[in-house]
Amino acid sequence: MTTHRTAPRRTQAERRSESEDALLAAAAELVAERGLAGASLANIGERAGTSRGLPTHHFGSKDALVERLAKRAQDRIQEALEQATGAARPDEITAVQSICRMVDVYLERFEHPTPEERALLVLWGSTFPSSASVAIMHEADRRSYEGIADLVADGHRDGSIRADLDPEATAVVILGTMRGTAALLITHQETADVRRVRENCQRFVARALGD
Amino acid sequence: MTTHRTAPRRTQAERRSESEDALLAAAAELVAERGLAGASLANIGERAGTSRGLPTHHFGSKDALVERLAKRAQDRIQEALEQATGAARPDEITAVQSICRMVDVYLERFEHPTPEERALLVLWGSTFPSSASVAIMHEADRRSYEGIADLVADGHRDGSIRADLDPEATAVVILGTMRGTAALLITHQETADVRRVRENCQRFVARALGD
Amino acid sequence: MTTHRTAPRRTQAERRSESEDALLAAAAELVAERGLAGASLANIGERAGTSRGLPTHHFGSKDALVERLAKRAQDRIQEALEQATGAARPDEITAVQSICRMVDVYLERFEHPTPEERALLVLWGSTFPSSASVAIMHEADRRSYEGIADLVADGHRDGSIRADLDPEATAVVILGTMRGTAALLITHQETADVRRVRENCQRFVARALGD
Amino acid sequence: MTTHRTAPRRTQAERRSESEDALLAAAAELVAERGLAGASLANIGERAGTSRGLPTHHFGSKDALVERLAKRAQDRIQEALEQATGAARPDEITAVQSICRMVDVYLERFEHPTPEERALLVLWGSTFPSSASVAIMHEADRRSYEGIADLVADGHRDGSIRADLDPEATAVVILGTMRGTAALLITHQETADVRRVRENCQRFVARALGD
DNA sequence: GATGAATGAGCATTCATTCAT
DNA sequence: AATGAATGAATGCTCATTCAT
Repeated sequence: MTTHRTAPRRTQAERRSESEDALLAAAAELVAERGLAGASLANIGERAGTSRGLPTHHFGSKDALVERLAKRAQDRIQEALEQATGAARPDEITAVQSICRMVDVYLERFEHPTPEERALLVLWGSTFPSSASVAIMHEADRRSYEGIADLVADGHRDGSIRADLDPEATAVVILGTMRGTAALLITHQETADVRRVRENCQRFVARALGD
Repeated sequence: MTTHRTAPRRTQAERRSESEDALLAAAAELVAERGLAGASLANIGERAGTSRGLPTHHFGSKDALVERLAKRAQDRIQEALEQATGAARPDEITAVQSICRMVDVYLERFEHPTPEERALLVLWGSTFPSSASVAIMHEADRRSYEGIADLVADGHRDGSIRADLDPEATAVVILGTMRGTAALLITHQETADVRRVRENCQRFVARALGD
Repeated sequence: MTTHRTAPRRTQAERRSESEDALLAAAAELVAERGLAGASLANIGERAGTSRGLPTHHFGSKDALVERLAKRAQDRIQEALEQATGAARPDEITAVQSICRMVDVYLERFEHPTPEERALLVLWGSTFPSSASVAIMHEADRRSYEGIADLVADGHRDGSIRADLDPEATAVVILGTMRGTAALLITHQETADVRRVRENCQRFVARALGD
Repeated sequence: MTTHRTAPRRTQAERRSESEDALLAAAAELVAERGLAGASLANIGERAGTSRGLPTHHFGSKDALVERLAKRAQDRIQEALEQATGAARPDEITAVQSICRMVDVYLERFEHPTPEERALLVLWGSTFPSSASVAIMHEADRRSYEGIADLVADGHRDGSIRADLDPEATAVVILGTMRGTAALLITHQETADVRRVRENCQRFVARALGD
């Protein structure tokens, strides 16, 4: 005896997608607040306003959920960075400018970070142990600094980056600077002047790379 | 009939001190390997070659043990840094040189880091969540970048650091660079050329600060 | 191909309720045997024929389980007392008779006490320390002697209780007599003649109150 | 090279006795506050101002310490009761008067109970479980109500107690009244008027026994 | 697709007891 | 006589996971 409710008839796929969004948002919050170990599946389910069992049901395991969360957060931040860096044509902007803009956009996000952005940094921190899980983070890190290494090599070609800086090694330093500074910003919000740190980081990197 | 066993005659204080060393060493290893949450007191006791209950008995709580571990690791690395930086008279060496030496000594330790040094970085990573414990880490961070800020101010006075860099903000960037680069080094040992990263970081910072 | 297994088809609610019954019964037994501190959640789970983890999972904490146990035992004994006391119309029975019947029904239960009844007495005993938990017991005690105080006041009105007995204070003495005598009965079963104690208690109270 | 300190030279026996007093006093406090299970040997040693290991060293085991505590508390209260009851010659005072005085002296102690007196009641409460330890308590209970039974028998002879009350059974009821009322007094200090309860209990027992 | 009951391993911590000093 | 280091069992509790509904 199915009544003909026309409006809120969502397909199963839609419901699934909504659940997933809610779960990932809740997971981001809890990871940002309590860390990876402190965020339990039951808590995630509860905060998402669903059942305690849904996270496992939906993602299969905690590892899978975390991987999903990491992937989405990476993709979003990556997209923001590329949008900022890649907006201009390579012939209109030097490599140094590209890198500086990338660093700036990255730190800008940590002035008022979303739970997802914070969670990403927390996930990075949880890869420091040698037997770290979160496999996807490691891979993404490498892609990140390889991308930066390409930019540094571009800088050698366009002459905006001094030749004595090795692309690969410098890329690690640049990524380290971004991540490390961002981490200090979120952990020392009360004493560090975020805006000024961002500006100084900008000058710091520009000068370090430039001739 | 007292036999003259000289060897295993230890006072209570000696026994206690030996236990503490063994426990802290085991804790450093396990934290470096599995992270803060992954290092259980029982495992620490076992790896130290004592009973599973000793860590709690000795330190009172996991938090206290971790604080103790963090403090010792900080003190040791701090000592190494000061020894490198403070060896020369301030009038023989510029502030930029001081900072560069500090960065270099720091990264040098992460070429072949001891478990304790790795553990310290892992503990730093575990302060990223907003409700993070390890209170001692936060305090030490601040002291670290305040010390660096003083060096930057010195650099303004001796003219080795360009005037447009704010001491406080630049200190955060420098500490972030050190920490972030070290973290990437230990997590990407297999692909990153540690030695070359160190050298490039050196040049990177020297140029960034210098005029 | 749905087979028509009628028997073991239980709803979640039924499963939950059955578990709860089994856990509370096991808890009553163990508290009666070993006391509050001696009854561990693991033992309760085992004796209930479930897992060691179920008690915590089901009730959330030991305190909550104990509260639940106390509440159920109180309710049952309260119901028995009220049934005995309130059966007759107030105009057919004097207040003294009401109280005597209550005392008698109470002691009667301790001739062959169920684990639950014993557990209730054990829980009472565990409220004697000044920092005692079991908050629910304290509250129930007060309601009990306030109920008795009302009966004593009734007795003043109907003339069956002598006027020189203060309702509140006498209620404490009556409840103390019931509880204390019951406690001695269960701890001295082998030497005390339960039946005779009950009869004497009856006469004792009747005479104490009556004029 | 012993200096001749004359004054505070205590024999080992004296030191031992002082330690014992301090330990038992601390034990009484902790049992009164936290119950038998809540009072740990280490806490007792600490509160006594000695070492954590002394309680075990001195008494051999927790059971032995508790037994010692129970014995001392019993002896002291017993002495107080006998002093009050036995002051008068049997031919100057009726048995009912003896019993009433005993009850009154007992309750009087719970107006402002010492830790030791509270501890004794707590220990009584911890004998309610069927597998209760504190063996000495059980024995002392029996001696107590047998003493009361003798008084009741005396009352039959001197005519002050009505003949329809069985000595043994009545003794259990009287002891139950004392203990139960005292227990309610210490657990409901804030709502029960101790003084008035004592007076009413007095009248209650006198009337219950008398003809 | 979703719920939540149930399991069992693992955790930090408490504690009586043993033993070397 | 006294101290306190060390042990190991036990406790309440958390949590990822499994499974019946």
